[in-house]
Amino acid sequence: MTRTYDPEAIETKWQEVWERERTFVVENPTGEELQAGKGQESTYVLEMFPYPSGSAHMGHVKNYTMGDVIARFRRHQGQRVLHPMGYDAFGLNSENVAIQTGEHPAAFTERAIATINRQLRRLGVSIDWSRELATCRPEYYKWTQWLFIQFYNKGLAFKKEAPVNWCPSCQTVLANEQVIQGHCERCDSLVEAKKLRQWFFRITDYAERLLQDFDKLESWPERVITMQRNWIGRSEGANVVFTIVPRGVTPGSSAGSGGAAAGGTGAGDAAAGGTGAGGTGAGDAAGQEITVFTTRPDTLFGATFFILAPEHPLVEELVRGSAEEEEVTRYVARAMATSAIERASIEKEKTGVFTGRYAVNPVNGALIPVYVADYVLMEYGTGAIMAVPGHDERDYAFARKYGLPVVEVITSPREFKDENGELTAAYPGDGVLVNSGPFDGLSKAEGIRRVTEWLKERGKADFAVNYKLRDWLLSRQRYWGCPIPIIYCETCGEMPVPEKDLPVLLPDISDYAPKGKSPLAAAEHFINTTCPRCGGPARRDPDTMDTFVDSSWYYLRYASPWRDDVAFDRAAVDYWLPVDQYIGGVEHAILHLMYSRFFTKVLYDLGLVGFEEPFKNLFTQGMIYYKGAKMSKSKGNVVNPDEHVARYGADSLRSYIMFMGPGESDVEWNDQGIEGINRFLNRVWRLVTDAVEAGWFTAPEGAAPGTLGPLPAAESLQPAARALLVKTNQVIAKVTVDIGERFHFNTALAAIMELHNEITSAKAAALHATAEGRRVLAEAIEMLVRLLEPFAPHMGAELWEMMGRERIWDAPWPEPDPAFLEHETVELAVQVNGKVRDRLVVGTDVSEAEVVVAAKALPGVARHLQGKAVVKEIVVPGKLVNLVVR
RNA sequence: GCGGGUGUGGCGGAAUGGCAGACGCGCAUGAUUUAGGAUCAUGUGUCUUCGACGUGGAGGUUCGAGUCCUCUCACCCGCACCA
Repeated sequence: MTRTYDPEAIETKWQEVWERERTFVVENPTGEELQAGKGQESTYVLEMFPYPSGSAHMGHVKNYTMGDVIARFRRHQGQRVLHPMGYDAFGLNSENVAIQTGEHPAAFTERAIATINRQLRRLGVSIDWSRELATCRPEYYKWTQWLFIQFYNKGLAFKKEAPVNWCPSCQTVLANEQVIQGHCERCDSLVEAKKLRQWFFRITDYAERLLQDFDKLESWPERVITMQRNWIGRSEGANVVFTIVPRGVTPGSSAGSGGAAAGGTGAGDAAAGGTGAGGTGAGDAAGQEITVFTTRPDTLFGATFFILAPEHPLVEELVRGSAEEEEVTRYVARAMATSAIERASIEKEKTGVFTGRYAVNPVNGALIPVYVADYVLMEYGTGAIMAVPGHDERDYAFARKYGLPVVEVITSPREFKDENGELTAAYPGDGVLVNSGPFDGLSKAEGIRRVTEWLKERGKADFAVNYKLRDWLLSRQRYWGCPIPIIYCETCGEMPVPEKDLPVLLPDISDYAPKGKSPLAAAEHFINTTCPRCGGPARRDPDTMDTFVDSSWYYLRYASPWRDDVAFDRAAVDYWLPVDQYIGGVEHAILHLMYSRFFTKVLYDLGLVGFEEPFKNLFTQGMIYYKGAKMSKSKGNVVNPDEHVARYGADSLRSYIMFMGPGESDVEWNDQGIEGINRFLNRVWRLVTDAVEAGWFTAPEGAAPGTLGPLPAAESLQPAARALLVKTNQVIAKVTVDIGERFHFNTALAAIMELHNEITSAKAAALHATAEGRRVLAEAIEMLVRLLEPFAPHMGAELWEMMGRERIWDAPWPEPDPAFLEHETVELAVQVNGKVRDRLVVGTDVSEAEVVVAAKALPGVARHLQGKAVVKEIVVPGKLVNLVVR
């Protein structure tokens, strides 16, 4: 009867069973169930959905296996588990492939989806396939558009002209988050700056909550939180108003002593200079107030010059018609032409140019020269800074280069000064204010507060918080994405597409090659439409959405993907969400995860969901390397999962990937490793099939089929049987914690292997010679199969069936029996001065004093006690004894 | 530069402050087999082996440190002129 282990046969057998029985399809609770309080038992396990670029790779296998182990485990624990799957199916990759081959992106995408779907089923991942979705299908993106309109109506989606990141190769704009060190995150091309009118989501409005709500998360990797925190980049400080004096007024001239400038507008208004004329009629921006953001208002007395970013709108006006105009204009033009990456390179020497103009330092009325320099960024703060060379490294470098004064306004350590007391480097640290008039003697922190308050009373400053986070640029000039549901009417203007007209279908076009603007712009039949309000001629928005919009809400759609009247069923969302366990790669630490958090908060504010964080627990998996590098087609070091499934079976591949190392760490693929796991599964197979053949699983007289009858009482067991039961229960306890709490699947499997080894040894010692021994062996083997099943579900199902049982996937998770968690005796290490000198086997009920006496008598110990005095005795119960001698 | 992380046998990796190296791979020896890239058994950190030394390095705390503290080196990741 014993068959050889044939993974292919048993895996397809059980996959068909699961398919036929719809085993993993989970229903939403009915109203009555919710009434009855069944809402407590749900678990939502979600892995980041794949981008269908061809076929699944090892990273996917790891991701989905990890989720599957958890999902199966939670089901065993009696949870109603939502474990869905879908595809992040819009995007540039498919479009680029399509452009090359001429195949429609939809056709390519659907084929890739079919491939991944087949691979995942072949892996035996317990997905509720009835909830499958793809973001490129109209029934999905209809609701992406609907959500966009909700954002639009709230003023959270808006269009503005701004300098944007343009990828010349992808021929589209990119969000800030998609620019990696000045390069396109997708194709690595150097990103260019372009001024364009684009759609944005007002994520900056949520900066503070995105920071605050880290507190609402249960378990997220600290580094992901840190990365987001850094990305949001919150800084506290002040906005301070500087006033431009008329041309010709210089520190030497008698005119304009600063503080006289007409009452400032609210200093907290961070408007970058404004566009209106300064009001002095001269048209030279005289009297114009420019706000700067600074984290160091305490150093204002050390502000010896002022800098505008080259892109600053006021630059042109400041120099118009002046002697400096030509040079400044040339500098600005060159700065704009320089790539962001080059401008940002730290090695690059600071450059800048004097505008010939002066600004008033509001704390002391000093006139300080205004420069234009490209180390000041238009995107951050107000695009203008006060320069404090004494206490800012960059300003120091600039000041030394251009011979500008450096003033110490915070007492600085000797190492920062030469023998004359001159600063030789900027001192950014703590100290006491000096050279700061009435503020001398204050600490840094106090100085920040007092200087700001003093200026605030005079309308020249206010406390302010600044964020590095930019609004999310979401429009893309590409074809394969979700159309933006906006219509422009010649008479009525810009308006959203009425809900009844959704979705705005992505049209079929013949040429979707990017040409610097959206291919849809050329699709007349799509672009030309009629105004929903006046019926007159109107045009559609030609752009499509960033695919991160699609993926920012898919976890909600899974709750009720069949609904064609709403984006999601509120009751179902309330029941399932937030996601209990989210699993994916750390590469999404900022992009996808921050955008999803933002979406959830907006939906919360719109009253559409009842929670503010979508993912309670996040697990970021490590990558699988091969030959020392990340697998990639270009490096030719790809390990194909299909080959290993074909050769060893899905159970072996799954188990090996889980055994390779802790889930969160990067691990190296090893071809021999999977063979080892495969051998282990073969050993389990033989062990169980032999046991079944030997009749150990035959129900005893009078017991129900598929049962084994009660275990003998703990006290009556022979030592070997008892020892095996103790091991079994210890392993149950360990595996439960390792899967359920620690996500340490590698050590769970190691423990399962230990159990197997112990069973084999017991067998070799003829434990099965007695009926009691056979009963205990059967117990241990049964547990072995059940503990292994989340990793190797097909083998689990098959062996379970052989053992005369049904539906292992429904069986409750075993619980350790407290009567068998401890051995009757323990072996203690006996140390003398911390060195192990002998071992001592004692009963667990022996007192510490008795243990010490016995330990001292051990030959290996007594030798080291000769002629010495024991000064201390330490007993760690169950572990060791340490005798300290002198 | 700033922030975070990681360093343990030939390899992947285990170790609530308590016997370092679980488990697996690899390797060695033996058994079995016509044969095997199968299976089984035994062994496998290093050395000068009744002992000593060993978790990147140097200190420290402790009866006891891979684990905690200080300094340091190497590598990896993120951000990077963010005012």
